Amino acid sequence: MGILIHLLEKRTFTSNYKSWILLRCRSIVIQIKKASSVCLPTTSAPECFNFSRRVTSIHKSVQFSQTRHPYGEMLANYGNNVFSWTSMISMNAQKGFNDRALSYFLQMRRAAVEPNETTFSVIIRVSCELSCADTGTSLHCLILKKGFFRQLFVASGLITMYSKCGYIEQARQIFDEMPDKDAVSWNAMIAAYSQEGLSLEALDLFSLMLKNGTDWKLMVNNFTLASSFKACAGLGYTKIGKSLHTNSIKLGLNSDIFVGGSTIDMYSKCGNLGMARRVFDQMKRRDLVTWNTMITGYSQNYCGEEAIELFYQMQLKGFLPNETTFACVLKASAAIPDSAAGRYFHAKTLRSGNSLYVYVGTALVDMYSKFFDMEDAEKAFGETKKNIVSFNALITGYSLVGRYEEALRAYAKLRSENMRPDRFTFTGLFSSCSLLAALIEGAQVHAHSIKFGLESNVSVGNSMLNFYAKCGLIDSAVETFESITMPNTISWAGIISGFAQNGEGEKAVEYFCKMHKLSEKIDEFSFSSVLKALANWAATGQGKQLHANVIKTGLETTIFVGSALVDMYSKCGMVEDSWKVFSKMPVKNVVSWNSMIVGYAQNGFDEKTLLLFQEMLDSGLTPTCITFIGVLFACSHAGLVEEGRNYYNLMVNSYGIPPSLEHCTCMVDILGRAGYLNEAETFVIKSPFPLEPGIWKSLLAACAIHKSFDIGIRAANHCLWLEPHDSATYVILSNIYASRQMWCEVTEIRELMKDMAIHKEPGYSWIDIRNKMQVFVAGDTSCYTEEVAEVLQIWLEHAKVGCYDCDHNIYSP
DNA sequence: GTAGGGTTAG
Repeated sequence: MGILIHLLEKRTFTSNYKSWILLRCRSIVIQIKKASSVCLPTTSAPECFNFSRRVTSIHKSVQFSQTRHPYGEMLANYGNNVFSWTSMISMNAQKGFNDRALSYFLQMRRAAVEPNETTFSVIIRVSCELSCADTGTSLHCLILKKGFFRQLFVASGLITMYSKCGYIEQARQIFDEMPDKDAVSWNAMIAAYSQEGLSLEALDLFSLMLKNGTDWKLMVNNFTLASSFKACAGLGYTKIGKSLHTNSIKLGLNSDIFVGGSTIDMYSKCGNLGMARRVFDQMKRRDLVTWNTMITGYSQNYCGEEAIELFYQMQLKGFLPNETTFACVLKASAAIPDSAAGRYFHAKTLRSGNSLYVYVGTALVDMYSKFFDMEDAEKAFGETKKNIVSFNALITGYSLVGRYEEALRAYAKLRSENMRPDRFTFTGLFSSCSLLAALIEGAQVHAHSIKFGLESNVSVGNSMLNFYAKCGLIDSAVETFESITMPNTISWAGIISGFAQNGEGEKAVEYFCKMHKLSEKIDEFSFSSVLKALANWAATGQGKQLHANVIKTGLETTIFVGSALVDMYSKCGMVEDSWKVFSKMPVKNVVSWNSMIVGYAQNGFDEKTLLLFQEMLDSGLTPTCITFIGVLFACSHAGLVEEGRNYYNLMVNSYGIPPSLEHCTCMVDILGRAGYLNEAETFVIKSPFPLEPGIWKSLLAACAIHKSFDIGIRAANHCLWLEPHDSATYVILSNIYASRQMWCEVTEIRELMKDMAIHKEPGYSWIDIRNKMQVFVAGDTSCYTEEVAEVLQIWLEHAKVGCYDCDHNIYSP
């Protein structure tokens, strides 16, 4: 160690360099000490490089002396000539034999041949390819010592080497301390930033380059543009991207294949698929990466069909898809979502021998999770290499179905393999705990997020906030919100909906106003997300206040906000207000129509629902699956059997919409309530959902109404088999037996319920007093404060027996 | 006979 310090003191290094290189050397020393067979060097300065030579030989197990090399013979001919050594090293490096290239370099040093700047240039790239920072640092020492640092080729090589090894700050330091810079050194540094995802830094440096350079036209070239486009893509900066595009055309650099590819990527990452496709179509020459970039553009923008179409076109043009292409089309299949296409591409991936790449494996895990097929997702995970991203894909998959125990088990596994979790890991873990409100587990995830310094990250924070709100710990949610370093619109929507969920309407509005003050302009998106939050929790008072704010901003009649208002009012039972907003909207899309149709249906306005549906068809719009949920719901409510059958057939046959569980349950309800119990039972069995408890419950309810014994027993058996802990089934079944005076069976069911500890779920009611929810359970008087008693008294005076008044905020679920 | 910088995929 003393020798190293001595070596460093002797040179004219800046102090920062010294301490950093010292640190790196120290790690080399520690590694050497760990490998007990190696002794520490003892004497002169050149030994510095010997450190890393030993380390490298340990790490890479290069057995140079025992291997015969094809170029080995040449050594005898060229002897101690630096050129012959250098070309030997270079030739091996070019063929990808990086270990061997390094061995030749070490041999050359041993033979006391002095390297020149070309040798360093080549060997830096070798250490970069091996991504061996220790070798690189030792080379850096040697370069400083031998005085080659001022050479442009050498210094730019070091910039790239450090950034590829993950030491971006060291790369910048070299860049800053370079006495002379040329286009390549600038480009190397800009590329280093954009490749590391430090897009802002990349663009800053780009503008510095424009200011600093004597003539920027001499400095900016196709390399600069490619990196800058990548930075714009990372930030979603359309404006800068567009101006770069214009300039690339002016400079005549747009025909470069890298510039073209990065332009396409920039436009598609900014969401402008039209421009991306135009650039793609206008390119004179395309390579595999160009095609992959365009396919990716489509699949990232949820245009799965177009992505797959391009995949076939690419092959018609004679391009052979590679692993990247397969990762893209798998993602496209997940985005549609089309599980048949996904499985087909999986098979193609296997056949083409591309299934072993970790990117492809992760795409498979992700795809199967999105199909809710965790069995195949786990299988794909088991067959792929493990890294943090593949683990994240698995964890996120579990979170989609709320399987937090498995998610946590995967987390424990990745920790046991010494992997470092990132923001995606924690986002997945929190949302896996949210669905079933797994409080203790989520709190542990919180602790771990602090351990890894990710608790104030905005995406981690948002999912943590959502988790606490779901668990009813609104104070913790607020704390989380406050600790997010840079809250975004989603963060605000999250905390506002958290308040709404927990019956704190006043707070929800307070935070909405806060958000209003902080950001200069509230956009459509934030309004509609807040309205949605309030709608789901039937917070009418707050919704009205928000509506007033919306009118002030003039956003009331826009599609998103208008539809959200329609939805909010109808969910709060104020369907006339929904209609007022709906009829005022100058432009409506299918979402707006759906909101109104479903709103009418859910509030019992069956005739209006069906009339509005006809109006929608007349206006030329194509109904969606949501539209038919409203229509069928109205039919079931109104007892319109024939109409229900017709609408169902219209949906499936004329519009090609596959029936969902909701549609089928509605149909069972329509048939069952009208007494067509045999038809209803057949419908359930033939439907795509014979294993869903909900659809059988619907049939069971109908059997209870019509006192249908045989079908009722069969339906109840299905319900018990699929959901053995649901108290409602036991109660209905016991009623069915009771209606036939089968008292033994009734007693048996009651006993069974006792044995299985199944209790009848109590009914809850709640009222809204000055924007605070007060929940009641039958028989519980602990919540009767004076204020509550007063409100209840007022309400009782106005209410008729057995009729709940929805317009005055009194609900009974 | 030898040398530095760029685009796509989870």
